[in-house]
Amino acid sequence: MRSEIHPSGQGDRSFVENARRAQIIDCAIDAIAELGYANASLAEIARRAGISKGVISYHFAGKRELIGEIIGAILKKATAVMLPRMKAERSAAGMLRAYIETNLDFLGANPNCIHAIMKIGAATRDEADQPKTDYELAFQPAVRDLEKLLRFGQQQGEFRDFSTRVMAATIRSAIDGVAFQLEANSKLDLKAYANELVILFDLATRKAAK
Amino acid sequence: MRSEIHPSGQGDRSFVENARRAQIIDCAIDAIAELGYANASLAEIARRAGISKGVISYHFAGKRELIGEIIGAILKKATAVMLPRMKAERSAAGMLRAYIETNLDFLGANPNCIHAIMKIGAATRDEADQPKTDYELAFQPAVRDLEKLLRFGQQQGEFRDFSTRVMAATIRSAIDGVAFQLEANSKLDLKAYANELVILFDLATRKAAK
DNA sequence: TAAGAATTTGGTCGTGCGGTCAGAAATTCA
DNA sequence: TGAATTTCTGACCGCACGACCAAATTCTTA
Repeated sequence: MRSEIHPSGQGDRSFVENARRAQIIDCAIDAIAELGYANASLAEIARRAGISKGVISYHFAGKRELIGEIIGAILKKATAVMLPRMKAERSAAGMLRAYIETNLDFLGANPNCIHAIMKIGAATRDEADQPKTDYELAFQPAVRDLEKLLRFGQQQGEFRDFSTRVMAATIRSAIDGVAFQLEANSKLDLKAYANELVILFDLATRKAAK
Repeated sequence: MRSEIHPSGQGDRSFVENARRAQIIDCAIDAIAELGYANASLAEIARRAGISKGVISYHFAGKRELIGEIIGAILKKATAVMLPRMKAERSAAGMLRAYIETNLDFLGANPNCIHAIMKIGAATRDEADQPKTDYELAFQPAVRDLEKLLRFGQQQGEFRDFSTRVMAATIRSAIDGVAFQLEANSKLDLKAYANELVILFDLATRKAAK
């Protein structure tokens, strides 16, 4: 057991260890999505996995590491969906559209992941705030990339002159807001919602016609 | 002690009771803002107020009721700031601008209230979700009002044809996002941020020039 | 001022948490 | 096969929480 040495890389883990870690992560996601972060105790996660509580402590240094791995797993999954479709676009406006659409696609396709990550974000954001949480650390790069995309559009002359910081934050908030609404109403029409957002932010970003 | 009968109204409470409740609510806001919801125990709140733990149980039916009262108090405060300035506007676009500006003004002027309500929202959103939380119940009317404002603008012919639902949700998310950023960086220039948002949503809502 | 009501105290209670551990079981490998 | 290693079990620890309560104290009011 040396998970403290490899907090994130899968390094030289045994087959059993990898399988167990994956299983525990999956069960943890479901437990958090259904019961909330506070109620998803190690005991509950172990119960769902059909294993003893100690196994989790054996494979993970603590609850923090488990949560960190969950975030990493979900982020990896989302990136895999989004990147290809964004790279296929040529214009900045097209990339922004792809960003919004693939994001909402992912929300619709992975409800449990979204529920889980929303609850994790909520719970960790609540704590005494001093240090950056894993959650923020994981998501800040995503916002940076979005800002880079916006700056690119401005340089290309496609976008008007706005604060890329504010625009990026607003777009991210809008998408996170969709995830939030999805928790209350799972019947939300994401295709239509995505269209509305695409138009909204197209109008907000594009250069006025001369 | 009949706080269960008057869960929210101030009814026929004694002078002492009102004073104590207000004091406890204030201390609770500070405690939650500084330590997070989870760490703001009744013991900690009592310590800050310089009273015994039991006093809180005496004046409030439980932690839930205390939290509910906190939300109500903050919401009341925010409404008092926003309503007058919105009513002073005639056009829908002007009202939207006032909505955004007064909202951000309030964020800047009441950091502790904002911290507290963010943490409460995070913590209660995290729980097993079945019933609507006080937090959601309190905020939904606010979004409704915003939607009403947007519909008004469409009827006036000021605004283009968009889903008021999506637009209202996006505006709210954008503002909530500011509160979130404010936690990480209290030096944020809110005046400039408000200007950016006003322009952004003006472009997003207004009817294209013919 | 004296009786009664309102308020406060300080302590206890049960609960559930994350984490630990000795030893059992399973697996690996020589 | 048999020893060494990895993996797992189930009981257990200390801790902090919200809730609760009987007794002490302060305020009201007749």
